[in-house]
Amino acid sequence: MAPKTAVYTDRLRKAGLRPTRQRVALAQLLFGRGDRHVTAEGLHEEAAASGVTVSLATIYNTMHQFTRAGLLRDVTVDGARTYFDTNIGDHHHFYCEDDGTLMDIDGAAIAVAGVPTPPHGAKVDRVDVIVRLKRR
Amino acid sequence: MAPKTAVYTDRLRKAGLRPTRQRVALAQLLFGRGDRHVTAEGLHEEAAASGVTVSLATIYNTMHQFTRAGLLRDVTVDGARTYFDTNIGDHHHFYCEDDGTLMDIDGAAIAVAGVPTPPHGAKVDRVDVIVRLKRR
DNA sequence: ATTCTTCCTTAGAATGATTCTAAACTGTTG
DNA sequence: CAACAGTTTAGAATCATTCTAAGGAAGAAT
Repeated sequence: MAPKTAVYTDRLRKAGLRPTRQRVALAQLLFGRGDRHVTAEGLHEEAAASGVTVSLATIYNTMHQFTRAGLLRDVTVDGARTYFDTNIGDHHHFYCEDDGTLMDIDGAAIAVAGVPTPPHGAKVDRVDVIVRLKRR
Repeated sequence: MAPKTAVYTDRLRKAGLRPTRQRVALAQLLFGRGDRHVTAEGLHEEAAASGVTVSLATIYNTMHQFTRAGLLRDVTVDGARTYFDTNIGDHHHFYCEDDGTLMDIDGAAIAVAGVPTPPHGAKVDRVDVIVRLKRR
């Protein structure tokens, strides 16, 4: 059966991104199997494992472009590495400091009340809630 | 008038840290003037400006020790650099992505409801709310 | 199809924050 | 004040990420 690259080719075009071999392959890896949290290095290894040749520089370029295009979201919890999240819906995160695990928390579950008015000239871009976990 | 280094010497001792010349000087810089958000590089420059000789390695060591001792708190919002916050009370942050500015939001102002039960074996260490701002 | 133009990819160097190393130093205790 | 454990430090080392310059590929025009 044919690989459904058409789906991704399409999604990329709609996002204003030229559907190159690399981008389609990465889109397939990223979006082909549900919500995921991925690092650049991680995706690079995955690509290699599935026989796709992509340089690390391209991984970074692509992830940022996807993020800018709204296909991906970056999650900053650690400082050391940047995580990218394929779940672009309203949600928050559990972060386990001990092993670096990230888990989604549905946006509907958590309510944040009382966010003050931002300083004038600025508007709220988004509100991130990070629930930091420790081993008991 | 005499510099009140005794206050800091004391605070360090109580935290189980030997009050060395460098630590006292840094504590003075950090805690001497209200709540602040500082980077390692920033504190290093400040120290140099006020005539204190401290290596960058010591700045990092000290900030981490202070953090472990509960005198300081680290704030991860950016990925590129780590901010340290002298406000260790219950609070959250505004973060302006355009210029890297951090501002405190009093903990009493914001209410977070509905945090799910953590996966078993883990407990909630703390909940961070980051309100990301963009220029309007 | 071929050409042209523009956008992409890439290897490798460069950057920048942070950490490590090993040696010299200093606070504390006896 | 001697001795030890804890500290500081310069400089090298690491690591994720970005930059650079050059060759390659997609889309439009011919």
